[in-house]
Amino acid sequence: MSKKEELLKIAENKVRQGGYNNFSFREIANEVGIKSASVHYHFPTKADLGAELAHQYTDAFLAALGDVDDIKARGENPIDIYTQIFKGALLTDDKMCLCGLLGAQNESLPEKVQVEVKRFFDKNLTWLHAAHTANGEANPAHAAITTVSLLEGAMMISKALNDHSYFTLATQ
Amino acid sequence: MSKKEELLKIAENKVRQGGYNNFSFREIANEVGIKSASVHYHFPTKADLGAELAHQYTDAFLAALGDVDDIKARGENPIDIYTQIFKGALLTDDKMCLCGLLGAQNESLPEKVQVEVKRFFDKNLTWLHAAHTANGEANPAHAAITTVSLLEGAMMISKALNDHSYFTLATQ
DNA sequence: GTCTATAATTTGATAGAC
DNA sequence: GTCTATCAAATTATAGAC
Repeated sequence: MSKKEELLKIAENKVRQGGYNNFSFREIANEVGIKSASVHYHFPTKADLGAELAHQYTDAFLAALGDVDDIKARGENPIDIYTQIFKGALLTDDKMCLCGLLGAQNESLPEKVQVEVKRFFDKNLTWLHAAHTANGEANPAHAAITTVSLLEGAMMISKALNDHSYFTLATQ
Repeated sequence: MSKKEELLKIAENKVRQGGYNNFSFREIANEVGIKSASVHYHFPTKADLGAELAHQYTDAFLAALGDVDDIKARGENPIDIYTQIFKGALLTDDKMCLCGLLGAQNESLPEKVQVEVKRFFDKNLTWLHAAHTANGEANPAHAAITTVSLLEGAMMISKALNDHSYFTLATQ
Protein backbone atom coordinates (compact mmCIF):
# COMPACT_ATOMS: atom_id res chain seq x y z
CA MET A 1 0.00 0.00 0.00
CA SER A 2 1.40 3.41 -0.97
CA LYS A 3 1.86 6.15 1.59
CA LYS A 4 -1.04 7.98 0.01
CA GLU A 5 -3.30 4.96 0.41
CA GLU A 6 -2.14 4.54 4.00
CA LEU A 7 -2.94 8.17 4.74
CA LEU A 8 -6.43 7.78 3.31
CA LYS A 9 -7.07 4.60 5.26
CA ILE A 10 -6.04 6.17 8.56
CA ALA A 11 -8.00 9.33 7.85
CA GLU A 12 -11.05 7.24 6.98
CA ASN A 13 -11.02 5.55 10.37
CA LYS A 14 -10.69 8.87 12.17
CA VAL A 15 -13.49 10.52 10.20
CA ARG A 16 -15.78 7.54 10.70
CA GLN A 17 -15.21 7.89 14.44
CA GLY A 18 -15.67 11.59 14.89
CA GLY A 19 -16.23 13.43 11.64
CA TYR A 20 -14.22 15.68 9.39
CA ASN A 21 -12.51 17.56 12.21
CA ASN A 22 -11.42 14.37 13.94
CA PHE A 23 -8.08 14.11 12.16
CA SER A 24 -5.18 16.43 11.44
CA PHE A 25 -2.39 16.22 8.90
CA ARG A 26 0.07 15.80 11.74
CA GLU A 27 -1.78 12.87 13.26
CA ILE A 28 -2.11 10.83 10.10
CA ALA A 29 1.44 11.72 9.08
CA ASN A 30 2.77 10.39 12.39
CA GLU A 31 0.88 7.13 12.03
CA VAL A 32 2.28 6.59 8.54
CA GLY A 33 5.76 7.63 9.60
CA ILE A 34 6.22 10.82 7.61
CA LYS A 35 6.02 14.53 8.42
CA SER A 36 2.87 16.59 8.15
CA ALA A 37 4.42 18.79 5.46
CA SER A 38 4.78 15.68 3.27
CA VAL A 39 1.05 15.04 3.42
CA HIS A 40 0.58 18.26 1.47
CA TYR A 41 2.51 16.68 -1.40
CA HIS A 42 -0.26 14.07 -1.75
CA PHE A 43 -3.16 16.37 -0.86
CA PRO A 44 -2.67 20.12 -1.32
CA THR A 45 -5.34 20.96 1.26
CA LYS A 46 -7.41 19.12 3.82
CA ALA A 47 -10.48 19.66 1.65
CA ASP A 48 -8.72 17.80 -1.18
CA LEU A 49 -8.03 14.89 1.13
CA GLY A 50 -11.62 14.87 2.40
CA ALA A 51 -13.06 14.92 -1.10
CA GLU A 52 -10.81 12.11 -2.33
CA LEU A 53 -11.64 10.11 0.78
CA ALA A 54 -15.38 10.35 0.21
CA HIS A 55 -14.97 9.64 -3.51
CA GLN A 56 -12.97 6.46 -2.95
CA TYR A 57 -15.27 5.37 -0.14
CA THR A 58 -18.23 5.68 -2.49
CA ASP A 59 -16.49 3.73 -5.25
CA ALA A 60 -15.49 0.95 -2.86
CA PHE A 61 -19.01 0.80 -1.47
CA LEU A 62 -20.56 0.50 -4.93
CA ALA A 63 -18.03 -2.15 -5.91
CA ALA A 64 -18.93 -4.15 -2.82
CA LEU A 65 -22.62 -3.91 -3.70
CA GLY A 66 -22.10 -5.31 -7.16
CA ASP A 67 -24.63 -5.41 -9.94
CA VAL A 68 -28.35 -5.73 -9.19
CA ASP A 69 -28.97 -7.98 -12.19
CA ASP A 70 -26.14 -10.31 -11.20
CA ILE A 71 -27.56 -10.60 -7.69
CA LYS A 72 -31.01 -11.40 -9.02
CA ALA A 73 -29.48 -13.91 -11.46
CA ARG A 74 -27.98 -15.70 -8.45
CA GLY A 75 -31.45 -15.89 -6.96
CA GLU A 76 -30.60 -13.53 -4.10
CA ASN A 77 -32.44 -10.45 -2.81
CA PRO A 78 -30.41 -7.29 -3.53
CA ILE A 79 -31.94 -5.50 -0.54
CA ASP A 80 -30.62 -8.25 1.72
CA ILE A 81 -27.20 -7.80 0.15
CA TYR A 82 -27.40 -4.05 0.70
CA THR A 83 -28.39 -4.52 4.33
CA GLN A 84 -25.58 -7.01 4.91
CA ILE A 85 -22.96 -4.63 3.53
CA PHE A 86 -24.16 -1.87 5.82
CA LYS A 87 -24.17 -4.26 8.73
CA GLY A 88 -20.65 -5.39 7.90
CA ALA A 89 -19.42 -1.78 7.91
CA LEU A 90 -20.81 -1.35 11.41
CA LEU A 91 -19.97 -4.73 12.94
CA THR A 92 -16.57 -5.36 11.36
CA ASP A 93 -15.17 -1.85 11.72
CA ASP A 94 -17.39 -0.73 14.61
CA LYS A 95 -17.68 2.59 12.84
CA MET A 96 -20.26 4.84 11.21
CA CYS A 97 -20.77 5.11 7.49
CA LEU A 98 -18.27 7.74 6.35
CA CYS A 99 -20.75 9.60 4.19
CA GLY A 100 -23.51 9.31 6.75
CA LEU A 101 -21.45 11.18 9.32
CA LEU A 102 -20.20 13.68 6.76
CA GLY A 103 -23.73 14.17 5.47
CA ALA A 104 -24.96 15.02 8.96
CA GLN A 105 -22.32 17.73 9.31
CA ASN A 106 -22.65 18.75 5.68
CA GLU A 107 -23.16 22.46 6.28
CA SER A 108 -19.77 22.88 7.88
CA LEU A 109 -17.81 21.03 5.20
CA PRO A 110 -15.78 22.45 2.31
CA GLU A 111 -17.88 22.45 -0.84
CA LYS A 112 -15.79 19.88 -2.68
CA VAL A 113 -16.42 17.44 0.14
CA GLN A 114 -20.16 18.16 0.08
CA VAL A 115 -20.21 17.28 -3.61
CA GLU A 116 -18.72 13.86 -2.92
CA VAL A 117 -21.11 13.16 -0.06
CA LYS A 118 -24.04 14.02 -2.27
CA ARG A 119 -22.63 11.69 -4.93
CA PHE A 120 -22.61 8.83 -2.41
CA PHE A 121 -26.31 9.17 -1.68
CA ASP A 122 -27.29 9.78 -5.30
CA LYS A 123 -25.52 6.57 -6.31
CA ASN A 124 -27.05 4.66 -3.40
CA LEU A 125 -30.55 5.81 -4.30
CA THR A 126 -30.03 4.85 -7.94
CA TRP A 127 -28.82 1.38 -6.96
CA LEU A 128 -31.69 0.87 -4.53
CA HIS A 129 -34.21 2.06 -7.07
CA ALA A 130 -32.99 -0.60 -9.48
CA ALA A 131 -33.02 -3.19 -6.69
CA HIS A 132 -36.59 -2.47 -5.61
CA THR A 133 -37.70 -2.36 -9.24
CA ALA A 134 -36.14 -5.78 -9.80
CA ASN A 135 -38.01 -6.98 -6.73
CA GLY A 136 -41.29 -5.83 -8.26
CA GLU A 137 -41.94 -3.10 -5.69
CA ALA A 138 -44.95 -0.93 -6.48
CA ASN A 139 -43.09 2.30 -5.59
CA PRO A 140 -39.35 1.68 -6.01
CA ALA A 141 -38.42 5.36 -5.57
CA HIS A 142 -40.12 5.54 -2.20
CA ALA A 143 -38.78 2.17 -1.15
CA ALA A 144 -35.23 3.26 -2.03
CA ILE A 145 -35.54 6.34 0.17
CA THR A 146 -36.90 4.46 3.17
CA THR A 147 -34.29 1.70 2.84
CA VAL A 148 -31.24 3.95 2.96
CA SER A 149 -32.79 6.24 5.59
CA LEU A 150 -33.58 3.35 7.91
CA LEU A 151 -30.10 1.86 7.58
CA GLU A 152 -28.23 5.13 8.08
CA GLY A 153 -30.44 6.04 11.01
CA ALA A 154 -30.07 2.63 12.61
CA MET A 155 -26.31 2.87 12.24
CA MET A 156 -26.21 6.30 13.83
CA ILE A 157 -28.31 5.27 16.80
CA SER A 158 -26.35 2.05 17.27
CA LYS A 159 -23.27 4.21 17.66
CA ALA A 160 -25.10 6.60 19.99
CA LEU A 161 -26.27 3.74 22.19
CA ASN A 162 -23.01 1.85 21.70
CA ASP A 163 -25.05 -1.26 21.01
CA HIS A 164 -24.77 -3.22 17.78
CA SER A 165 -27.83 -5.28 18.57
CA TYR A 166 -29.87 -2.13 17.98
CA PHE A 167 -28.90 -2.19 14.29
CA THR A 168 -29.80 -5.85 13.99
CA LEU A 169 -33.21 -5.23 15.54
CA ALA A 170 -33.87 -2.22 13.32
CA THR A 171 -33.13 -4.14 10.14
CA GLN A 172 -34.99 -7.36 10.70
CA MET B 1 -32.68 35.45 28.15
CA SER B 2 -29.59 35.14 30.35
CA LYS B 3 -26.11 35.16 28.90
CA LYS B 4 -25.84 31.50 29.75
CA GLU B 5 -29.00 30.71 27.82
CA GLU B 6 -27.78 32.80 24.91
CA LEU B 7 -24.51 30.91 24.86
CA LEU B 8 -26.33 27.59 24.81
CA LYS B 9 -28.61 28.69 22.02
CA ILE B 10 -25.76 29.85 19.81
CA ALA B 11 -23.73 26.73 20.56
CA GLU B 12 -26.74 24.59 19.70
CA ASN B 13 -27.02 26.09 16.24
CA LYS B 14 -23.33 25.60 15.56
CA VAL B 15 -23.35 21.99 16.75
CA ARG B 16 -26.44 21.17 14.73
CA GLN B 17 -24.65 22.50 11.65
CA GLY B 18 -21.31 20.83 12.02
CA GLY B 19 -20.98 18.81 15.19
CA TYR B 20 -19.24 19.18 18.51
CA ASN B 21 -16.08 20.71 17.05
CA ASN B 22 -18.00 23.32 15.10
CA PHE B 23 -17.94 25.95 17.84
CA SER B 24 -15.34 27.48 20.11
CA PHE B 25 -15.67 29.40 23.35
CA ARG B 26 -14.34 32.48 21.57
CA GLU B 27 -16.91 32.30 18.79
CA ILE B 28 -19.96 31.98 21.00
CA ALA B 29 -18.57 34.57 23.42
CA ASN B 30 -18.21 37.07 20.59
CA GLU B 31 -21.76 36.53 19.42
CA VAL B 32 -23.10 37.11 22.92
CA GLY B 33 -20.86 40.10 23.47
CA ILE B 34 -18.61 38.80 26.24
CA LYS B 35 -15.07 37.43 26.37
CA SER B 36 -14.17 33.77 26.02
CA ALA B 37 -12.76 33.68 29.53
CA SER B 38 -16.21 34.59 30.83
CA VAL B 39 -17.73 31.54 29.20
CA HIS B 40 -15.70 29.42 31.58
CA TYR B 41 -17.60 31.00 34.47
CA HIS B 42 -20.82 29.45 33.12
CA PHE B 43 -19.25 26.22 31.87
CA PRO B 44 -15.93 25.13 33.41
CA THR B 45 -14.99 23.06 30.36
CA LYS B 46 -16.27 22.56 26.84
CA ALA B 47 -17.44 19.08 27.81
CA ASP B 48 -19.63 20.64 30.52
CA LEU B 49 -21.20 22.93 27.96
CA GLY B 50 -21.74 20.05 25.53
CA ALA B 51 -23.36 17.88 28.17
CA GLU B 52 -25.68 20.63 29.37
CA LEU B 53 -26.58 21.43 25.79
CA ALA B 54 -27.60 17.84 25.02
CA HIS B 55 -29.45 17.56 28.32
CA GLN B 56 -31.55 20.67 27.74
CA TYR B 57 -32.13 19.72 24.11
CA THR B 58 -33.51 16.39 25.25
CA ASP B 59 -35.77 17.97 27.86
CA ALA B 60 -37.11 20.51 25.38
CA PHE B 61 -37.72 17.77 22.83
CA LEU B 62 -39.65 15.64 25.32
CA ALA B 63 -41.68 18.63 26.44
CA ALA B 64 -42.61 19.34 22.83
CA LEU B 65 -43.73 15.75 22.36
CA GLY B 66 -46.07 15.86 25.31
CA ASP B 67 -47.85 12.95 26.88
CA VAL B 68 -48.88 9.94 24.80
CA ASP B 69 -52.12 9.46 26.70
CA ASP B 70 -53.06 13.11 26.27
CA ILE B 71 -52.48 12.84 22.51
CA LYS B 72 -54.60 9.72 22.29
CA ALA B 73 -57.29 11.40 24.39
CA ARG B 74 -57.41 14.19 21.78
CA GLY B 75 -58.00 11.52 19.12
CA GLU B 76 -54.63 12.12 17.47
CA ASN B 77 -51.94 9.66 16.42
CA PRO B 78 -48.80 10.11 18.59
CA ILE B 79 -46.58 8.80 15.80
CA ASP B 80 -47.85 11.58 13.54
CA ILE B 81 -47.06 14.10 16.29
CA TYR B 82 -43.59 12.64 16.67
CA THR B 83 -42.98 12.84 12.93
CA GLN B 84 -44.21 16.43 12.79
CA ILE B 85 -41.87 17.52 15.57
CA PHE B 86 -38.92 16.00 13.77
CA LYS B 87 -40.00 17.62 10.55
CA GLY B 88 -40.34 20.98 12.27
CA ALA B 89 -36.78 20.73 13.60
CA LEU B 90 -35.52 20.20 10.07
CA LEU B 91 -37.77 22.60 8.15
CA THR B 92 -37.97 25.47 10.64
CA ASP B 93 -34.31 25.51 11.68
CA ASP B 94 -32.89 23.82 8.56
CA LYS B 95 -30.63 21.89 10.88
CA MET B 96 -29.92 18.34 11.99
CA CYS B 97 -31.14 16.85 15.23
CA LEU B 98 -28.52 17.80 17.81
CA CYS B 99 -28.32 14.34 19.32
CA GLY B 100 -28.42 12.64 15.94
CA LEU B 101 -25.27 14.42 14.85
CA LEU B 102 -23.60 13.95 18.23
CA GLY B 103 -24.60 10.29 18.23
CA ALA B 104 -22.93 9.75 14.87
CA GLN B 105 -19.67 11.17 16.20
CA ASN B 106 -20.15 9.59 19.60
CA GLU B 107 -16.76 7.87 19.81
CA SER B 108 -14.90 11.15 19.68
CA LEU B 109 -16.95 12.92 22.34
CA PRO B 110 -16.18 13.48 26.03
CA GLU B 111 -17.88 10.80 28.08
CA LYS B 112 -20.24 13.17 29.86
CA VAL B 113 -21.58 14.24 26.47
CA GLN B 114 -21.99 10.64 25.37
CA VAL B 115 -24.10 9.99 28.45
CA GLU B 116 -26.51 12.77 27.50
CA VAL B 117 -26.77 11.63 23.89
CA LYS B 118 -27.60 8.13 25.05
CA ARG B 119 -30.23 9.59 27.36
CA PHE B 120 -31.89 11.31 24.40
CA PHE B 121 -32.33 8.06 22.49
CA ASP B 122 -33.35 6.05 25.55
CA LYS B 123 -36.09 8.58 26.28
CA ASN B 124 -37.17 8.65 22.65
CA LEU B 125 -37.44 4.88 22.49
CA THR B 126 -39.44 4.79 25.70
CA TRP B 127 -41.85 7.42 24.39
CA LEU B 128 -42.22 5.66 21.04
CA HIS B 129 -42.77 2.32 22.74
CA ALA B 130 -45.67 3.80 24.67
CA ALA B 131 -46.99 5.44 21.50
CA HIS B 132 -46.95 2.26 19.44
CA THR B 133 -48.45 0.32 22.34
CA ALA B 134 -51.28 2.85 22.55
CA ASN B 135 -51.75 2.39 18.80
CA GLY B 136 -52.18 -1.35 19.29
CA GLU B 137 -49.00 -2.31 17.42
CA ALA B 138 -48.17 -6.01 17.64
CA ASN B 139 -44.46 -5.32 18.28
CA PRO B 140 -44.13 -1.86 19.85
CA ALA B 141 -40.44 -2.29 20.70
CA HIS B 142 -39.56 -3.03 17.11
CA ALA B 143 -41.81 -0.30 15.80
CA ALA B 144 -40.17 2.24 18.14
CA ILE B 145 -36.73 1.35 16.82
CA THR B 146 -37.70 1.59 13.17
CA THR B 147 -39.56 4.88 13.70
CA VAL B 148 -36.68 6.79 15.25
CA SER B 149 -34.12 5.21 12.90
CA LEU B 150 -36.08 6.16 9.82
CA LEU B 151 -36.58 9.74 10.99
CA GLU B 152 -32.97 10.33 12.03
CA GLY B 153 -31.71 8.74 8.83
CA ALA B 154 -34.09 10.75 6.67
CA MET B 155 -32.97 13.92 8.40
CA MET B 156 -29.30 13.13 7.88
CA ILE B 157 -29.75 12.38 4.19
CA SER B 158 -31.91 15.47 3.66
CA LYS B 159 -28.99 17.49 4.95
CA ALA B 160 -26.53 15.55 2.80
CA LEU B 161 -28.62 16.13 -0.32
CA ASN B 162 -29.58 19.61 0.82
CA ASP B 163 -33.17 18.79 -0.07
CA HIS B 164 -36.00 18.97 2.46
CA SER B 165 -38.40 17.21 0.12
CA TYR B 166 -36.35 14.06 0.71
CA PHE B 167 -37.46 14.03 4.35
CA THR B 168 -41.08 14.51 3.40
CA LEU B 169 -40.90 11.63 0.94
CA ALA B 170 -39.19 9.36 3.44
CA THR B 171 -41.83 9.94 6.11
CA GLN B 172 -45.03 9.61 4.12
C1' DG C 1 8.65 12.22 -1.97
C1' DT C 2 10.20 13.67 2.10
C1' DC C 3 12.53 16.81 4.93
C1' DT C 4 13.47 21.21 8.13
C1' DA C 5 11.88 25.39 9.41
C1' DT C 6 8.56 28.47 10.05
C1' DA C 7 4.40 31.32 9.93
C1' DA C 8 -0.27 32.86 11.17
C1' DT C 9 -4.23 31.51 13.49
C1' DT C 10 -7.15 29.18 16.65
C1' DT C 11 -8.11 26.60 20.65
C1' DG C 12 -9.27 25.35 25.58
C1' DA C 13 -7.98 26.89 29.72
C1' DT C 14 -6.11 29.60 34.00
C1' DA C 15 -4.81 33.50 37.32
C1' DG C 16 -6.13 37.29 39.29
C1' DA C 17 -8.23 42.17 39.13
C1' DC C 18 -12.61 44.67 39.25
C1' DG D 1 -20.15 37.99 36.06
C1' DT D 2 -17.01 39.87 33.35
C1' DC D 3 -12.59 41.55 32.41
C1' DT D 4 -7.28 41.63 30.96
C1' DA D 5 -3.49 39.07 30.25
C1' DT D 6 -1.44 35.09 29.25
C1' DC D 7 -0.33 30.25 28.15
C1' DA D 8 0.78 25.84 25.91
C1' DA D 9 -0.70 23.26 22.39
C1' DA D 10 -2.58 22.28 17.98
C1' DT D 11 -3.91 23.44 13.26
C1' DT D 12 -3.46 24.33 8.20
C1' DA D 13 -0.31 25.73 5.21
C1' DT D 14 4.08 27.44 2.66
C1' DA D 15 9.13 27.95 1.16
C1' DG D 16 12.90 25.85 -0.07
C1' DA D 17 16.65 22.14 0.63
C1' DC D 18 17.78 17.27 -0.31
